[in-house]
Parts: sequence; C-alpha cells; structure tokens
Amino acid sequence: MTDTSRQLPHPQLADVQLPAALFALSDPARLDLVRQLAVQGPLTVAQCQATGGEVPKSTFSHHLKTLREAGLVRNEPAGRQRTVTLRRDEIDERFPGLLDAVLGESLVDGASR
Amino acid sequence: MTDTSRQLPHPQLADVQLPAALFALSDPARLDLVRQLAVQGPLTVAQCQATGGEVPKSTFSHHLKTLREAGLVRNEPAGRQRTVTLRRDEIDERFPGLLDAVLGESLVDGASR
DNA sequence: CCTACTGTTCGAGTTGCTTCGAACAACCGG
DNA sequence: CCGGTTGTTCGAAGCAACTCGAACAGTAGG
Repeated sequence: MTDTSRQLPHPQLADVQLPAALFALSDPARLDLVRQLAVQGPLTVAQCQATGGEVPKSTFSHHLKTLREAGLVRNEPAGRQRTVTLRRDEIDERFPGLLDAVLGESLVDGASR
Repeated sequence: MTDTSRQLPHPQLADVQLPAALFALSDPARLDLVRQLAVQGPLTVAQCQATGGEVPKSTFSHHLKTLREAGLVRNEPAGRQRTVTLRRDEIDERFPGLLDAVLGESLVDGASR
C-alpha cells in the first residue's frame, strides 16, 4: 500500500483515555522528555536521549513507545533519523489544561506557545 | 504520646513529587474516586465504596492508601467510620491546574467550588 | 462486657512494567 | 554495493503493583 516506510502507529487522541495519558506521564524519565519537547520543540531521538541522561537505546525507545501509544508524542521518520513531536494542540483539545498543569514549573514564560 | 487513635500518616504536599501524583491518578478506580470526592465532598469510606462499584474492602483500602500517600486525599477517623477528603486547596497550590484538568469532564458546573 | 460494625493490615498469587543486550531494519555516504 | 549510523523490536530477568481472603484493631450500642 502507500506504506512509504517506517511509519509507526499513532492513536487518535479521541480514543485515548485519561488514565492512559496520566500513566504515561507518571514516569520521571517520560515526564522529563515531554517537558523537553514542550520547551525545545521537535527533536530527533538522538537529541532527546543526549539531554535526558545516559540510558540504553532500547530503554529510551520503550519510553518513547509508551508516550506514543498514549497519544502524547508523534514519532515520524526524517531521513536517517526520527523526529519526535509533542502533540500539543491535540492534547489541549482532548484534555484541556492538562499539559499546562503538568509542564507547570518548566514553563516559566510562554516561549513556545 | 498524643496518639488519640487510628491516625494514618499523611505526607506534606511539598514533599510529593508530580510523577507520584500522576501515578496515583492513572488508575481508573482511583481517578473515579477523586472525581467523586470533588463533586460530593467529604465521604465515609463506605459511601465511596458504594458508589464506586463492587470491590472487596481490602482492595478499596489499598487504593485509598495509594491516594493518601500521594497526598491527594486525607483519611481521618470519624467515630466508628472514616472520612475521606480531597485535599483540593493544597493540591491546587502545589500543582496548579492539575486537579481542574483531571476532573475536567466531571465538573460541568462549579458546584463544590 | 460483649457483640456487631467499619475499615486497615498482612500474606500470597498473579499480572504488568521496567530494563537491558542482541538482533533486525531503514537510510545515506563513499 | 557496502559500511556506518540511527532507532525499533525481541526475549528474558528483576521488580513493583493489583487483587483478594483472612486476621486484626478501634468504636458504638445493648
């Protein structure tokens, strides 16, 4: 079919339940990643991993998968790398106020908003 | 000492980390309980349990403990029973906007606020 | 007192998440 | 084409959380 390449499945945010989103955010490593994406915008996996501390690739990929399946981030092929994006607008529509509350401390100013 | 009776330990909200709070809220049963407390105000354990569906006492008590240790609810002796209260003001101060976002759908009007 | 009532704690079984190394897949440059 | 780079998937080991019955503790009432 029109399967251009390594496209991973992303859920519709309408299908995501709040507990699933909260669970994805309840891990410190994943929460940090979301915060980083909120402030610095789209990043490659390597860039996230570099700032996030030193963890094996597979572990990091697992967290990424959890966030993706919870509808919080988008993970798309970009040449040889992969771009990770926070689904901010969609999340804000599905769970109003959640992202702002969760980011909280890390959003001192309205930089990327 | 001045240990009047069955007082359970409650954390200072300043000591509660956001991931711990999110984790406590990431279980459907616990989230429902928090929503119920937000709308109906302080309840006895029996009252919560009645509305929340049919689960063994011990299971329910476990969820209550998780919420208590996450600083989300207060659980105090009231005669023969126990009163469960949502620590709304403290949570709002520690994690601004979080409760409103999480309650969201269940707060159509500003009833108890 | 002694019983009934309310709710927590303990212990065991099961399930699920986390973590990691190794194997696999896609892409780009020489 | 072939090697190096980037990142996901697989499988296994370790550990934490969920569930539930049974035992325990405090309280009110007869």
